[in-house]
Amino acid sequence: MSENLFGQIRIFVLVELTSLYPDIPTDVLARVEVTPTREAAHGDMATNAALVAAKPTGKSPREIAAALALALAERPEIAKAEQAGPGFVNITLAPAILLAQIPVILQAQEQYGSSKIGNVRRVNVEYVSANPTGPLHVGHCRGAVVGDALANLLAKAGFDVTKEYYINDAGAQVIALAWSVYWRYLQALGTTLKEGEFAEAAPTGLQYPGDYLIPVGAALAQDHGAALAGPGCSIAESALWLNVVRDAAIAAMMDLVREDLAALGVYHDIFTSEAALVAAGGVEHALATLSANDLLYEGVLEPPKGKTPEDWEPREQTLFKSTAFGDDIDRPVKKSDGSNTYFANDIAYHADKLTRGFTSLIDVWGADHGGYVKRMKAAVKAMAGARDASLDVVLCQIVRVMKDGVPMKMSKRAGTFVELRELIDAVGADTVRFIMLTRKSDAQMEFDLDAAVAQTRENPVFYVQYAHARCRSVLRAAAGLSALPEPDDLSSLDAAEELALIRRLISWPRAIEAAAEAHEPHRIAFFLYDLAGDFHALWNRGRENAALRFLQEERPVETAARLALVAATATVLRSGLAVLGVTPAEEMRG
RNA sequence: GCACCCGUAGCUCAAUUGGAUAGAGCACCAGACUACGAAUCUGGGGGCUAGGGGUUCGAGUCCCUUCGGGUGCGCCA
Repeated sequence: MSENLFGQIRIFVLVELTSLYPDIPTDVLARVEVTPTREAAHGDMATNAALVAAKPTGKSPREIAAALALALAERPEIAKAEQAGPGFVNITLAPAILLAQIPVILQAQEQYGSSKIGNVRRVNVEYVSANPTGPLHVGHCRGAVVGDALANLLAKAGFDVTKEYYINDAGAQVIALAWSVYWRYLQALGTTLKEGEFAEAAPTGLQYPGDYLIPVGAALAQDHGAALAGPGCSIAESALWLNVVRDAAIAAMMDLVREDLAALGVYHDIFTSEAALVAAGGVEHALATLSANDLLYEGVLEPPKGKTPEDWEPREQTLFKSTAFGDDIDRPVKKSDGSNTYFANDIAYHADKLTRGFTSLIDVWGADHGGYVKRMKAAVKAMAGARDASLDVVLCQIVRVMKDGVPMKMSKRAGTFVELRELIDAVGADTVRFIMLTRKSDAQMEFDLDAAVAQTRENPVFYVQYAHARCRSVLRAAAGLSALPEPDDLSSLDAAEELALIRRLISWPRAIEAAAEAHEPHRIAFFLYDLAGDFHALWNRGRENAALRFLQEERPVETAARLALVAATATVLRSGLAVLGVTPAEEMRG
């Protein structure tokens, strides 16, 4: 039997269906599904085959379902098949088929659930990509976790995944950063300038006043002495120092970012520099490609209706014909002074990813960039040309951190923002990661600090960790029993709770595939929560009745079977936690 | 004005990509404990899925529309 039982049974369904009705078109057959049932009373699996086949065959769904059920029931792997509802066929597997999956899981270990649907297709997942102007703050956290888990998920589904970080080190913000670092440098030298005077004199002002730049300025003073300063520690011509200070600042900030990501367990395969891309002529190359395809023109944009900026005046700019690829208006690639827009750089960057051989691009962005999705997709289509390549953007809505029932204020001004590091230190990386994945990414969420540290069921991390710890506890205790037989005979596993747990376990490969196709890693968190619930329910049988506990010294065959189920549960829990990047707990003690 | 996201139990959120009687947790009510086999469990109440129309065997899910919330809309990245 295949590792994925649903796929196997689906083949049976298709064979019997086409045998009964040979003329069903293949596009209809493609819509035939075999899915887990919501209720145990509906058996192990259900198929919609009769419903989708009704129209092409001209028969009623119930009639087809009845015939299909009859045919399927002949299969030795299927214990029962019956027509139900409007035309479903509910399938109950032969117990041996269900139980046979337990050794499959134990053999595969954490590889269980790994899929080949990705077909080694090269996927690039770009996430975080925060401006290198300071430590990560909580606003970056969700994207970091979602992107990382999504990349893990796709890898498990058989894609060839690269995790990428785009360093925005070419724009005005890093110039402002350089000026802010320069202030710390002058301070380290003992300048008599007041902060207000410096902010007045700097063309960018003092945009990043946080303390975290002090050591960067000090290091520059250490390395360069007063060579970057004017007479008497005054502000020197920027030509003298700006590049040096900017490069040092970016390097220092990226070190900070990497430390923060490491604390969260996030590791990128590659960091790509915007500045390097620009310096290599990537933008000119990309624009030339667009121009060669007649996708650029000089034009004047209309002001947004109902909200015309006060200083609006019509200006001619170079525009990309993104409307040819589904965008609402054409988008500028050059500012009116002729310099490139950020969008132009981003086009070049995505083209670069395509050039590097990725056919599937995924960007994880904050929701405030939602208005940017259409144009970027349009640009990727345009740059891909005849190549089969696509971009999907996963938007992450904002997270409100709640404390004592009220949202915590977060402000980047004056360096008072809540840093990611503080959140990790407060609740732990595992908890941050898991909770960030308990919501669909495009829905706003509240991160309840009180619930996150709670050791109760309302904390989903705890609940799942506890299930794994309980599994491990039983397996440890089993080591103290006298020798048990090999778990060859699993037929004693027939309680409703045991079968429910097994059903959940065998749906793990399917859960991986569905979540990967939808680019929705949060589904894995919910799967694990449900799986933990199934296991806790089984565990609870033993509280009322000691004969139902896992370890029964006098009944070694049953005990061995139960232990196999416990070990399989622990395996799938670990397999899922690995996708989320959460550590499985061996025990829950302090 | 336009685009995108969202609207599900009192609260925070799910719903196997269009499937069967819309589910969990918290809170509330009624029960069970000297703690890693009670950091938990059992039972109960609670819903016109924001409103209206449409598509079809079938809609929380897809289309249209109204209302309400969020994010954006040339020289920030």
